[in-house]
Amino acid sequence: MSEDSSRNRIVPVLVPMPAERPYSYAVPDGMVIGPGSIVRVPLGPREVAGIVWDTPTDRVDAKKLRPISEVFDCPPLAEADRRFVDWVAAYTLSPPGMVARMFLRAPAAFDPEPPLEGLVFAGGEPERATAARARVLELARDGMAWTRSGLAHAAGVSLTVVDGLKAQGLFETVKIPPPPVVAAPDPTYGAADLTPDQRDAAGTLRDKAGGGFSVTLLDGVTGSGKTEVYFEAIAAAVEAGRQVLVLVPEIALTAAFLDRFHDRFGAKPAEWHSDLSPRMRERVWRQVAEGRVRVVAGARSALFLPFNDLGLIVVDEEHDPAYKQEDRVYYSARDMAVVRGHIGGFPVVLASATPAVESRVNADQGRYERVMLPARFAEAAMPDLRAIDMRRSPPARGGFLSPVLLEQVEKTVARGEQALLFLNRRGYAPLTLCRVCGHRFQCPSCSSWLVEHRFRGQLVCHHCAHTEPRPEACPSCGALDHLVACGPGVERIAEEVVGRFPDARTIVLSSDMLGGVKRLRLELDAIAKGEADIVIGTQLVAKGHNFPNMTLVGVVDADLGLANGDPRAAERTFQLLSQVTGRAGRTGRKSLGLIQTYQPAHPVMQALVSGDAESFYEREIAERERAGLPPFGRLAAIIISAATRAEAESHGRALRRAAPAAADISVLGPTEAPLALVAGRHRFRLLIHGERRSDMQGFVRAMVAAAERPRGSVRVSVDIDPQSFL
DNA sequence: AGCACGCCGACT
DNA sequence: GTCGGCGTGCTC
Repeated sequence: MSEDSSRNRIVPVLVPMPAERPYSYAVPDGMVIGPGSIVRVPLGPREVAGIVWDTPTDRVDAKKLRPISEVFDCPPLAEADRRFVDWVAAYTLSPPGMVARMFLRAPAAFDPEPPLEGLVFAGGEPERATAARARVLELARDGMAWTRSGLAHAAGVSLTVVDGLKAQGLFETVKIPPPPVVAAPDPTYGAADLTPDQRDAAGTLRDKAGGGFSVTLLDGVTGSGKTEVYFEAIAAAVEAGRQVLVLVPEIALTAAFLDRFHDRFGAKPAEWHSDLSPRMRERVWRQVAEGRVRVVAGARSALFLPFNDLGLIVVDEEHDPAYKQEDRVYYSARDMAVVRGHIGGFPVVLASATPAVESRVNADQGRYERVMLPARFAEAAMPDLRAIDMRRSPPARGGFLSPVLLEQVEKTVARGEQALLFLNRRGYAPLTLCRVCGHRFQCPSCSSWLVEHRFRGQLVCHHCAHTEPRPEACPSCGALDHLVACGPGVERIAEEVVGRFPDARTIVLSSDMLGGVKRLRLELDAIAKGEADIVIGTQLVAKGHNFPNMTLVGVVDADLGLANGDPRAAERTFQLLSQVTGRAGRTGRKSLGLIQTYQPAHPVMQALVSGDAESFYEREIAERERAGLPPFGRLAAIIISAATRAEAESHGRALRRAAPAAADISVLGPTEAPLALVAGRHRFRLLIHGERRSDMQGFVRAMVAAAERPRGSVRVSVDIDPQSFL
């Protein structure tokens, strides 16, 4: 701020829209700002929040210059966060303004939290002494400041009692600083009793936590105590006075994690995810920026919270596909966490029982350190895993569960233990057709079948918002009562289970459950307490829950994820099935995992059953290397969507023609996307395949720049390092 | 990403 | 004759 403040200064400001560069604004006389300041600026007909930047901007003519309206009373965005925005924008080929926008997701938090009104007893007696009034005054006589509601609650009276006393002038009002969203974590609170293996691993992580940038892959089977181990790294960072971010996939369902954190640190971490109330959202954002919140547990978007002294990121279940964002800015939160650590000069811990192949290779090649936790601790034993060959033990007609699995469910329930049946498919049936004319129910705006949800009596598209009631008659031929459900979803498995075990307490869990996240958390709690015998669930039951009494896990259709042409299909299936079968036997009881498959010889099934993950990884890594796929080569995707198929295809061709010549990079497509039509938009994809050191960004940027600019309804998005091929 | 301006169908 | 559809173009 050494510039002459008497002259009009011009500063670059990143505004939350897809501009390639910051815009220039005039700084009014006397306004104190610097790089990172969060400001309100005029933008066209409205005002938006932007961030004062520090990279040069295009020269603009003075006529266009408009003044900054206001500097928010808010800590500026740290230098490291600004470099992070620039880096993510350059890497993902997104406009920097759109990345900055991710840091500005809590507009109300840019102004300080207003202090609360506190009541302090000012002396005197109430006009009429009632029992309720006496209780309030007894508490208030401590001389401390109470909030209205806090005092009423503590005294067990209604707010009107407090208000009445206040109206009589018995209280002075004072300002109370806004309370913290969470208490401070205490690193010494519940220090865990670690096994020698865990102690070694924790020691390594603690050492890292004291140093600069490093990446450690913490690799240990479910139940080996990874969480307890990385808690020690968190403790070290907290002791050192740094802030910590723990990324978890789908935090809305990880109440169990928060409880474990509380057991270790005597306080919960602040939560950050899309399900937070707006009020909580702004309080967390603000308190993270002010450094009052020390530890955040959050979904991928927490990576864009304005930490003022971030010193450690832990990415739990680092292999989880939920870390990949696939709209607007396409990014992998796991990879960007590593980048954030590199820029901030602090350690990053990636934890998983089934690491991503990329992470394994990075560890093998020495870019990441690998810390192994070989065994489940003390009393917890690995479940005995077996494949059920569905060709030899087929289900009864109309059913989906093999007699072998049903027998084990029966035994488990008879022993008073719990069984989990896993099927990664919501609803009752994925396809409904008419037995008379063959009509299939399809989404009017997507190229996908409608999924029957029998509990709701609806046909639902799983790719857009479309739903329709399930009719009695075929809309095509009018035949009554000849609609037939094809294939199973969790609801249909539940029907089979209830028919077979009418006395068992059966519960179905899936993400579309009525009552939302809150209800789900309650149900999961209830299951953990033993209030269900048989649980039927989609992948959300695989994530981060401890069901102490669960001794049987049955995978209804282990082949489900293997069918599509995705190069990661085998890896994904292995990870998901490892995770879900790992739900069994977490407290040492003998437990069993049964995997229904029509391909028992498939490497995924073999790896699961034999427990030999190592050979599976070796195969997958060798296959990736042979095909030049990540991390041995690089991929980028360009997704072209438009209102008509012809427009999308034609622009795809135009992009392809615009590809520069490069010996090390090839372009495949355009091909119609596997899900060709989503929400009424037709989609084509180009796949760009390069070598490990290829300049993918430069290549794609050149393509997009050289092609005619998209017209009409055509939209182009770029996905660097695509994870999904749909 | 918003938001306004700008040209063609069903209503007071 | 007006209200309103969303195509296209701009925002320092």
